Amino acid sequence: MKQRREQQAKPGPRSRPAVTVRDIAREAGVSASTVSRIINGTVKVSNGLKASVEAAIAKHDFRPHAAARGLALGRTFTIGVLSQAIDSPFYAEGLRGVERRLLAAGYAALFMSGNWNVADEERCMRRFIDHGVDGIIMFSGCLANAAVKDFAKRCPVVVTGRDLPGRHTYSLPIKDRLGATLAMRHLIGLGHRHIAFIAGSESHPDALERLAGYLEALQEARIPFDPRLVMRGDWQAQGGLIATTELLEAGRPFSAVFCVNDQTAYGAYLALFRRGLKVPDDVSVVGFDDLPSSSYTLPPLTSVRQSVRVLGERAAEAILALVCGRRPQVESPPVELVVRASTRQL
Amino acid sequence: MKQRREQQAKPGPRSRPAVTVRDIAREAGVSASTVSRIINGTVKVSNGLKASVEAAIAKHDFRPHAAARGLALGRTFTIGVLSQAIDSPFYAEGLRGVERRLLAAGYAALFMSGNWNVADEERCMRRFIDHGVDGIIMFSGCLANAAVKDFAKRCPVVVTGRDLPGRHTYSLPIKDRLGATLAMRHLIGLGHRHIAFIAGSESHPDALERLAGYLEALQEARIPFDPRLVMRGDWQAQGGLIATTELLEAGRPFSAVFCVNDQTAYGAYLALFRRGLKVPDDVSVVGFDDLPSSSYTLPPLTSVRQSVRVLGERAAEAILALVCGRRPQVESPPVELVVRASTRQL
DNA sequence: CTGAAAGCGCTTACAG
DNA sequence: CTGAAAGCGCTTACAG
Repeated sequence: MKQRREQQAKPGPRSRPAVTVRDIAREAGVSASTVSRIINGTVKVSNGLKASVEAAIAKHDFRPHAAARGLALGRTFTIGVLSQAIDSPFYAEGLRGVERRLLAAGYAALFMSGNWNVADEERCMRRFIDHGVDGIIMFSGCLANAAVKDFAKRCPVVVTGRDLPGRHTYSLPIKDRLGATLAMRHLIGLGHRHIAFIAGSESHPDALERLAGYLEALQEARIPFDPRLVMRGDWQAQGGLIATTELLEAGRPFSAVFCVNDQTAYGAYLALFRRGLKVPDDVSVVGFDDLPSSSYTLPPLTSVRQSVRVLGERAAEAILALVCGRRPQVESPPVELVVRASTRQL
Repeated sequence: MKQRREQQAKPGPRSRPAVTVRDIAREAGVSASTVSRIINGTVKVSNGLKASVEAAIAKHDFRPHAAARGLALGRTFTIGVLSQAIDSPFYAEGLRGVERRLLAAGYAALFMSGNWNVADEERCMRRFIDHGVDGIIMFSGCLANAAVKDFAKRCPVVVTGRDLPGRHTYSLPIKDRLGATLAMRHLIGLGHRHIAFIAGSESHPDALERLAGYLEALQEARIPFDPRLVMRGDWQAQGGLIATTELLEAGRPFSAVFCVNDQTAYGAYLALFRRGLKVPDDVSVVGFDDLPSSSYTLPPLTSVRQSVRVLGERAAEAILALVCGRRPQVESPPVELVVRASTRQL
C-alpha cells in the first residue's frame, strides 16, 4: 500500500466544483430525490416537474457524479478486461468485441495486459478489484484456476480458453485441439506428409492443446511423428521467423508448416521468403486465429478461424449476465478452416 | 438519460457485503480515521497501531471501496483513452504505451473507440465524463477543437495530432507533413516521378497533413501534381486494396505509391500482387507509421516512423501532469524514415 | 499521534 | 407523486 501511494501521482488541486443534484433541485424547485428519480427513471414523476428538472439539467449540462453514484448504487458500470497484450492483434480483436457489447449496455471497459506471466496477471486482477469493477473478463491467461476462483469471490469473472465451473464464474473454452486437427487434415488431404509445426510458448494451455491436435491428426493419418519437425515459437512473428529459419537450416525435408497462430505464420513467411522459397509452390503454410490481416498477406493465409471478436462479444454478454445475477447462456463461437492461397495440393 | 437507462443491464442483486474500514478499525481497536491514515500513509501513525491494523488488513485482504474513495477524494485514478478503433494495430501500439505509463502511476485506463466519426467520439467523451475519469487522452480524432476545449472544462484532456493550447489541455502534434515529405523525398531521390498517393478518410486532420506533405514534396521537386494519381482510402487495408485496384484500372502510369499509413500499404500490396506486379521491382511502396508487422510483410515495408508507442507514453505522462495541476513538459517523438525492401532505384 | 464528526454527491426506503 | 432523512464507505480538517 505504501508503495502504491508513492507511485501515485500527487493529488494536486482537485477541481470540478461542478453542479450537483442539489443545485438542479434548487433551480427546478424540487427535492434532490425527485431529480434523482427523473434521471434514473426509477419512479413516475409528474410531467410539470419533469419538464423543469430536465430544463435545469440541460441548462447546466449536468452529469451525476460517477463515484457518488457508484457508492450509493454499489456498482460502477465498469468491467475489467485482462488480455495478454493490448497491442497483440489477436487480443485487440477480442477487445473490440467486448467493447461493442459492453458499451451497448452502458458499461465501460478497463483494460490491462498480463504480458503472459502470472505476476502481471495477478497484479492486474488486484487493480481491477481496487478500481471497483463490477466484473472481470479474462482472455485466457496463465493464472491458476484456484487463483481465478479466489478473485471470483470478490467479483464475477468470465474466462476464455478454460473450463472453469463455479457460481461466480463462467468459462468460454477455445476449441484449440479441434482447430488444429482441422488444419492438419486439410494439409494431409492435400497430400502432405512431412508437416512441420511451429509451436507456441511452452506452458500455455492453448499452445499445448494445439500441439495435441497436431499429434492427433498425424496419428489419425498414420503418419509417423518426427520431433525434429516441431519447433518452439513465442506466439509472435519473431518466434516464427527464428523457428522456421532453424527448421530450414536443420535440413529436414518438409512440404508444409502448420503454425500455432497467424503471427507465427507471418514470421514463417518471412523466413521462407528470405530463402527464396515460395508459398505455396514450395511449401504450404497454415495459421490459426484468422486475424484480419491474414487476408492481406502475400499470399493470403489459410487459417483456422474461431472468431476472437465474437468470443469477446460473448464474454461480454456473459459477464453482463453474471453481474446481474443471471446465469450466462452463451457458447464459444464455432471453429472452421478458412482456406486461402497459402496451401496447395502436393 | 431515459434511453441510457433502458440500455443498461438491470441492477440485479448487489453483492459485496465485504469488509469496510470500520470492520478493520474495530478489529484492530482503533478508529476508522487511523485505518485510513495507515492505508494512505497520510500521517505518521505509531508503530504498534500500525502493526495491528496491517495485520487486520492482511487477514481480511481488505481493499478500500473504490467508489467511496473516489467520492471522498474527488478523483478516481482512472483515465479515459479515446482511440479510433481498439483493434487497429496503430492505436493498439499507442494504447500499449499509455497503459505502461499509467499503470506505473497507479492509474487505470478506460478505453473506447471513436470509429472515425464525430458522433461516436462525442459519445465516448461523454461516457468518460459519466464514468468520472480524472483525465482524457484523445488519439487524434475528428472532434472539433472547440468541442475538445469544452470537454476540457470538465476534465483535462491531452490530444495527439493537433496543436491545441489551453489551460486544461495539452497537445502532442504528430509530424504528419514532415513525415510525408520524408517518404516522398526518398522516392523522388530514387528517381521516381510518377508517384501515386493513397489518402486517408476525407476530413481527418492527419490525412490532410499527410496529403499536404505529398504535395509539398512534389512541388519542391518541381514535379507536376497529377490529381489522377491520388486515390482516397480509409486508413485500412481494405481501402488500400480498393484504391490501388482502381488506380491500376485507371491505367495512369506510376512507378511508386506512397500510402497514408501502413495498413493502406498492405492493401496496396495485395492489389499489386493480384495484378502480378512485384514490389519493388515493378512498383515501389512506402507506408507511414511503421507498425511492428511492417517488418514482416513481403517484402518488408519502407515506412515513416514516429513511434506511436512512445507517443502513447508521452500522452500518459502529460495527462498525469495535468491531473496533478502541473504543466506537462513532453514532446512528440521524432519522425524518421525506415528504409526496408519495398522501394528501389528506378 | 489519535478520535469524533462532518462531508463527498447520489439513491432509496419511509412517510405522507 | 414528492420530500426529508439516512446511508453508501471513505477521508480529512478540527480538536485534543
